[in-house]
Amino acid sequence: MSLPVPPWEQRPQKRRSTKQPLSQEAIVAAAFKILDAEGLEAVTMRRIADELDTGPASLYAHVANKDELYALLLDQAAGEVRLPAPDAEHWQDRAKDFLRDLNRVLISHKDLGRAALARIPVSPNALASSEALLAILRTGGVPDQDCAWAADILSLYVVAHAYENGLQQLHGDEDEGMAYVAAIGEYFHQLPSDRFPNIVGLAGLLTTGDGDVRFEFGLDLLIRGLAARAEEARKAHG
Amino acid sequence: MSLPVPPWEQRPQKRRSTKQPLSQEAIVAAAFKILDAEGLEAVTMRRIADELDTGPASLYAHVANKDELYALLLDQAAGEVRLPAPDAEHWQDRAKDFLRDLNRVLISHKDLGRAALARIPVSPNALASSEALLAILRTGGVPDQDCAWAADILSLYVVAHAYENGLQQLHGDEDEGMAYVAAIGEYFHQLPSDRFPNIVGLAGLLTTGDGDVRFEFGLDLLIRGLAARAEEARKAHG
DNA sequence: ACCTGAACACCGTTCAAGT
DNA sequence: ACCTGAACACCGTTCAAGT
Repeated sequence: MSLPVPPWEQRPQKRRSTKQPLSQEAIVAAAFKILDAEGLEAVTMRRIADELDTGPASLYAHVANKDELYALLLDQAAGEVRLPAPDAEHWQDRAKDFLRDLNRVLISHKDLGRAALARIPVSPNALASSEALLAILRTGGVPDQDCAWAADILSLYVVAHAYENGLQQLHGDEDEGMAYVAAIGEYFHQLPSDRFPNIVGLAGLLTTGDGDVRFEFGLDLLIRGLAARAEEARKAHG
Repeated sequence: MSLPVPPWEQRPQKRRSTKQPLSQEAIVAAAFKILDAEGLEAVTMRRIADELDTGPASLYAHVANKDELYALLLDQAAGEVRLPAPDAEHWQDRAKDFLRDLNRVLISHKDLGRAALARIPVSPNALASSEALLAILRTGGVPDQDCAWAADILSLYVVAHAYENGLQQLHGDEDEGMAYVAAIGEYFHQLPSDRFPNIVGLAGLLTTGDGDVRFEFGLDLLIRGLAARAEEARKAHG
């Protein structure tokens, strides 16, 4: 009988021995693990390959390229979003609830929002999201062309906001973020007030409000605008 | 007297002989040349160095890093934006004119909008832009906190839209772009109408409108919302 | 002070070769 | 069909050495 090898002499365990077979699901799962821990920038083909104990070339049997991988991440995230049922009476609340949840899901995956920018959402779960939003707006009596354009604009707003906010959440704990915002406020306050009277005058207000408060503000503007247009159209021809 | 060297035998002219001394201005100019021709992705330290007949390391004497270079590009672009004077009576038009011009300038530099995302505008020309927008809103009677948040949200909208639109303008002439949009429309139209009734039903309207029309739609929503809030505040404690 | 070549530590993607 | 190693053509940035 030989004694067991003491821990400090054990070779670093090669996951290779218990390695799962490569698959698109495994690749996407590894990508999410990296994304949620370090942000989108760290999600590279080579890092994913590392995570799966293989070489980068091996991934290309299951994913066409990095862009398709990002599309897969987005589709999975889109699947996490709750889709409220349409309600003619409360269409504004339903639309807001949907967009709030989209924002929540995106931010929960750090700066994944960046991957949603400049991409037309044609994946299954993204289509289901668009369908749900269009249904809510249309049931509420928003004119058809407004529904179509609003679905685009509203999503653009949420995605852009989630990107900016997810980044912020990324490279700083709450304390660091607060300190940075405070520093910006200081900077605004100390600018020459003859050249920048409004920035100086509003320095405090420019830096108040966390991401959620600001998100709600923009959402309020957009939905109010949409409601006003819908009301106008209703009056114009019954 | 010897005959001149025929053109086909001339060595490719080395710009090195007539090379300008390196400077931040020269670097930014070279960067804009590449940006306007090929988009932001092509604006790398190494490409700029190539353009200036030097090595990438030489740039670091004049620019801290790539992020600072992008900030310089944005500041110069911000300097191209026309800043309307405030006008209490027509604040909505003045705000729209400013944001339209910001959009125009960004798109004229391809997908430069991407560089504006996730960056707090603290450069001189960016501050002047913010100041102008705040002045317009405040003079119009928009409540202070709304002015502060709106300046942020409105810029976010323009920048995000310019990014998406500038990209589209990048990798396709007008014809290609039209064909792509038409293909998307086809795709929407051919989806199963039991699962996606609204996408199918609105397929035509989802793909109508060029970038400018869609930009105006979003702008209308935001400014209407802002005006409605301002009116509410006025009534509340006029 | 400015510029340079070389190096470091990364990228995405392809391709011939293996199983 | 899937996986691999090696290579190709790139990145941003640093650093010691030159002028």
